[in-house]
Amino acid sequence: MNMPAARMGQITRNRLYEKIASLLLKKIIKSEMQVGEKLPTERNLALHFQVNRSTVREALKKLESLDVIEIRHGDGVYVKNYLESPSLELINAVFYLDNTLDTDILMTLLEVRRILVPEMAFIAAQNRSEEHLKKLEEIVFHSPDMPVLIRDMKVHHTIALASGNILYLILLNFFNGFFVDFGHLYFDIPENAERSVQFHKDVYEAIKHADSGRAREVMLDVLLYAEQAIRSYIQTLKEKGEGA
Amino acid sequence: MNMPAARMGQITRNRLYEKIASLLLKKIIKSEMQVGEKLPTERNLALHFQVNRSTVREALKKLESLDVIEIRHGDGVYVKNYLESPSLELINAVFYLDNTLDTDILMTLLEVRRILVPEMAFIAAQNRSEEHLKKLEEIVFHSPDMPVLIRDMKVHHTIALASGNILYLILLNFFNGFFVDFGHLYFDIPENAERSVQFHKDVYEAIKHADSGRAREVMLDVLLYAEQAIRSYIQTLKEKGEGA
DNA sequence: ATGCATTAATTGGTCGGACCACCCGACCAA
DNA sequence: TTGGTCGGGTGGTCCGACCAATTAATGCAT
Repeated sequence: MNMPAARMGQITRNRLYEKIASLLLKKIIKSEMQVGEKLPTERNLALHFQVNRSTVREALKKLESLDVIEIRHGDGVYVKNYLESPSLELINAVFYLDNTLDTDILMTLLEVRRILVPEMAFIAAQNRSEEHLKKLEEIVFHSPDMPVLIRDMKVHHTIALASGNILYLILLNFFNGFFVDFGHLYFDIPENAERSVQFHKDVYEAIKHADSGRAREVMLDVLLYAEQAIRSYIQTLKEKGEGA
Repeated sequence: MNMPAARMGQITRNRLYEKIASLLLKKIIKSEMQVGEKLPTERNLALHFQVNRSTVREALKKLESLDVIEIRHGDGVYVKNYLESPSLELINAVFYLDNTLDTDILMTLLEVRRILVPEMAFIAAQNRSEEHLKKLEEIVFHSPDMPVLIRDMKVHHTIALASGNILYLILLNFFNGFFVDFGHLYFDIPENAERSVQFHKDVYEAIKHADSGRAREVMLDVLLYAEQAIRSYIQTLKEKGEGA
């Protein structure tokens, strides 16, 4: 499946240093470099890629932020075990490494989302302030021109805010990042869009009445529904792929 | 509470560009700059901080990876809404912004961990391979010299690997990052260390017999226990703080 | 021979200044 | 009004130099 250019950009935009970073990352992820192995000098890398050392440095900084390398002043650059990285962006990078999506990873995201987001709704129903409730109402009932995809993301985002837990918020933002790419595949189907509109109303009511159990239940339902839709869509893709 | 230099380093090491990044981040988080506001030119920032433009650029790259700014070629640098960032490292950055820990954030981490990690153990018990089981056995039963703190982290890490879900793994790594700093406060207490040793054995047995429900239960128990210990410890800190 | 201070070489970190690529607003022409 | 052009400003890349930290070789004292 081809990716929209915008998101692919995460690490393969037109910036030279991002291309370099992507090339190096690929080598690390594909285990062409061993953990603990020393990378060539910044100067040598610059020579190898035929770019300036500054550019190499910016690429290395990128990889350092992904926690896949360690830069030691006066010593060198070493490969770290990417399986010990705490960086979510690493998932993006891997996800789009070959400009094709990894459906296995997508499944893992759905799995965690199903666990996490209903609890987030549960907490949000308990903690929500009047401001959050009002904001939610505004989105759900008074934004008729807003595309369902956008509205859905905003609903989730507002619930995350209402939970008062910054970690939920960040993870929700992370999930939403994928929606930007794939959401239309889901929301373009009228049945799914209608399902979401109903969900928005239901979850609003639950949160309004601080009915945390209900909020969790409603959230879980819609996630399971969407998950099923995505699974069958991917299944379709795979069958096509095999046929080609 | 003062922080160990190693971890504070995440964004305040001795590298000049990280100090610059930290200064700018502080302004953004404290909302001294509005979302959408344009930052000064790289050249002007260099002038302002009395550093080279390259250094400023590296700092900006850091902030870009935290998703708190957007750099537009030919245009400028703009402040983004950090509440929409999907970057876990942002939590670290905020956490240690003033070289003091934010106990509220710590609570949010514990909250999410309590939801997530038991499910991870559940999945791991289902998916674990013989290799993972063997690795777990090695850690739990045949590494007598390993400090309990380290052993505990490795147990969790191995379970995350066994879950086969890279997102669980990354989040677990993220949680472990905090353990490196605070774990000793917990494991230095013999009672807690013993509790963990027992947990390691229990969870190993559950995973060995692919008893996913039991694995989840065992995991939840130990997390609740640890959470309680941490809460009371923090409570102690606060009382001292008020007394001072 | 051993241990430790000194030194030299290597590597990442910072600097400064130059030029390229891109964006935008002002201005002009159709 | 529309469309194109151009100029100034901004980030992106480049170059070459020097600073700072690390490491390993050196050599001296024990």
